[in-house]
Order: sequence, then structure tokens, then C-alpha cells
Amino acid sequence: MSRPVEFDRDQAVQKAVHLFWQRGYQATSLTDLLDTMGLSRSSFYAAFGDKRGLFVECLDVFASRNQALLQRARDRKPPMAALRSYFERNFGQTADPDLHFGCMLVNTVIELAAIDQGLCDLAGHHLKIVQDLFEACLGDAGAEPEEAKQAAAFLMMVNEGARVADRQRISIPDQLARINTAFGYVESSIAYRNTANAQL
Amino acid sequence: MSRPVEFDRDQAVQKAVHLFWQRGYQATSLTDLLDTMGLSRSSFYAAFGDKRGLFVECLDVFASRNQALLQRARDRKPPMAALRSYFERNFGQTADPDLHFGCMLVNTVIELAAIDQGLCDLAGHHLKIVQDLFEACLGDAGAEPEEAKQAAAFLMMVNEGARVADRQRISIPDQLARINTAFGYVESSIAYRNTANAQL
DNA sequence: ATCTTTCTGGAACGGTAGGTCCATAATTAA
DNA sequence: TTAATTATGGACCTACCGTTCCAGAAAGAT
Repeated sequence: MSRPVEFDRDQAVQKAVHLFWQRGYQATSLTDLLDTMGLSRSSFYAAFGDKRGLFVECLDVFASRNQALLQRARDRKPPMAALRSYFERNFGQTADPDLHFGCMLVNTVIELAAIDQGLCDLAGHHLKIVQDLFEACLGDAGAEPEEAKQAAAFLMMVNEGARVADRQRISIPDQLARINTAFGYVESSIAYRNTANAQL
Repeated sequence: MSRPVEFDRDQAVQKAVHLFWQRGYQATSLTDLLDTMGLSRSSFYAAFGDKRGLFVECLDVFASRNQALLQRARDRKPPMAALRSYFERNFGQTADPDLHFGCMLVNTVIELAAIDQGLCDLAGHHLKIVQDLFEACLGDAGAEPEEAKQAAAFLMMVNEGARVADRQRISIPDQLARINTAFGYVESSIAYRNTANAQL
């Protein structure tokens, strides 16, 4: 009974993610969303509640895609290589400026810190999960627990910093060089620790 | 002849800086600004042109204060200590959450990247000047030119990353630990280079 | 074919945004 | 004291914001 929904919900959310990712929360108007998602006001409110509700859903989608990216690399490569590929893939992949929007989670934290604490905390929560993944990789790579925690926090700081430069359209070689510098530091630190332990 | 301006322009700009720093460009309404700065709409438009014009002025004020902070430290301390104090002062100074707004330049880059390229570029320009100051300090500390450039880019990435966490109200000890980790990496790298050179 | 249910497009809502304008108040020079 | 000039407060403007609502279109069940 009754008429079925005409639009593809998942696909509509994907497009919304792209828009929010690019322009942020405040600068994305409902009209922009409706045009991009290709549905009418009524359908929108019936399906998503309101703009903020859709944004929450988009944050979740973005975060789980992001986590899956790292998790898949972790399943397929040695731990440090997986970490590196996560960074390099996020930043060096393409020269198309239309794909350099930084990280939606980082963007959200910055834009909404003083505006909407709930959304900011949600984004922070997702970032924390990624940081935990960093820590797990570092543990796999032979870092001791305390060192893994410290290095993971450091890598998250690097990640966040890189995302800022990403939005400034830094050149890809410069970006990769910076990431390489950071990884060089971390790896030599772990290697040193491993060597020292081996000598005990 | 004629009636003089009643408000203190510099003081009004200071208050505007604080507001924009905290809330960003879009979320700060003209009404907010007028209330905080304590002047009327007419006076505002006569003195600053429009909201965007005031924001440009605020970016400049913020940037020059920021540069002066580092420059003064550089005049008074050894170069690496000056760098460190810049980071520690920006992040560890106070537990008052009302002072942890990150960096207005970083916030601007993130918020306005896809919205107002002119403002984003202006903020990026100011950040580049700070990065050049980093490079100069590292040169003073004995890093070779190429290494100084690389490490300065790295430190800017750290700076930007730290600002993101700052907006998430990360605890001060955690923040200082991350900064300490980053500086440990840089310093040991430079020290290693210096030692290796000495052995030639 | 009809009934029922649900989705859909678009008009309309109150609120607020940034910006303009003008009558009035305040000040200095003569 | 008066004339000239400029700052000021506040009403007003248009445009757009997110949201609500409703009449009507579309589709499944019988």
C-alpha cells in the first residue's frame, strides 16, 4: 500500500556529505542541499528531520568511511606502511582542487567549537576513534604501550595540521614531504627503542 | 570643526578580534559586533566600511600580535627556547576555556576555504610569515638551510594541528606532551646533524 | 476502478541577516 | 550665538534563512 519513496536515500546522503565537507555547516543552505540532493523541501524534512539531523548523519558516514580506509590498509599491509598509506592517500592522491576539503571532522571542530558543542563533540569523538586506530597500528609495529599512545597523539596532531594545509591548496610534493618528515621522526624513534630493547 | 568620534577605534577593534576569534566570521552577526564594540550601526559603517572590511582589519591585528609574540621571544632567548616558548605560551598558558579559541588564522582558513578565497589567502599569507620566522629561528639554532626549511614546515603543521586540539578543549598536560614530543623529534634531528657535521 | 496511504512541489511563515538612510544631537570655528 | 560639519541612534530595506503546511499527484491493495 501507498506510494514508495522516489529518491535513493544513501545516494542523497553521499551528496550531502560532499557539500557539507566542502562548504561547512553554516555556509551550506537548505536550498543548496535540496538542489544537490535532488529532492523537495517536504521530502527532505520527512526523511531527515532537519538540517542539523542530516549533518549528524553525514558526520557519521564520513567518519565510518574514513575509519574503513585505515582499517582496510591495516588488514593488508604492515602496520607502519598502513599508517603511511592512510596519510598519503588522504593528501597526495590527486591534484584536483575539488577534492581537497581537508577532513570534515576537523573542519567541523573548528567551525562549530563555539557554535554547537554537540556537533563539535561528535566530530571529536570520531577523531578519537581514528587516533585509537593509530595507536593500535603503532602497537603492532612494536612500540611499547606508552610510546604508542604518545606517538598516536602526535600523529593525530600531524593529521589535523595536514588537513589545514590541505585546505590552503598546498602543493602535493610539499605536503608529502611534511608527512614524510613526521613519519621519519616517529619511525626512527620506534626503531631506536626497538634497538635499545634488543640490546638488553 | 565638527563633532569628534566618540569611541576608541583601537579598543573597538580589539573587542571585534576577540569575537571573531571565538565565533568565526559567519556566526558573528553585525548585532553581536555592535553590542560588543559598543557603537551604533551608522558609526560602524562609517568607520569600517562593512563586516568583511572589519574582519580584514582584525586578521591583520591578530597576525601582528602573534608575530610580535614570537619575535619578542626570539630577541630575548636562545632560538630553540624561543620557539618552544611560543608554542607553550599559546597552548599551555591558561586553563580558562574562554581563551582556547585556537588560532584565528587557522580558524579562518578552515571556515572560509570554500566561501571567501580572498580572506582565506590573507590568513594563509600571515601564517606563511610565521613559518618564515620558525625557519629563521631554526637557522639560528644551527640547522642547515634545507633542514631549517623542512623543519619549519613541519612545525607549522604541528602548530596548526595543535590549534585544532585547542578548540576541542584538550587538557593542558596532554597538549604540552604532544608539543614536547614534536620538539623532541626536531631537536634530536638537528643535534644529530650538528654532531655529524662536527665529526667531519 | 476505487480507496487509502504516502510522497511531492510549492506557497507561505516568522525571524534574522547585512546594509542604507535620515532626522537629530553634538561639537568646533567664527 | 550662530553656522557649518560630522557623529549618532534607530527606523527601514531587501534578501535569505530554516521550517511548516497543504493541496494534489502517484502508487499499492482490494
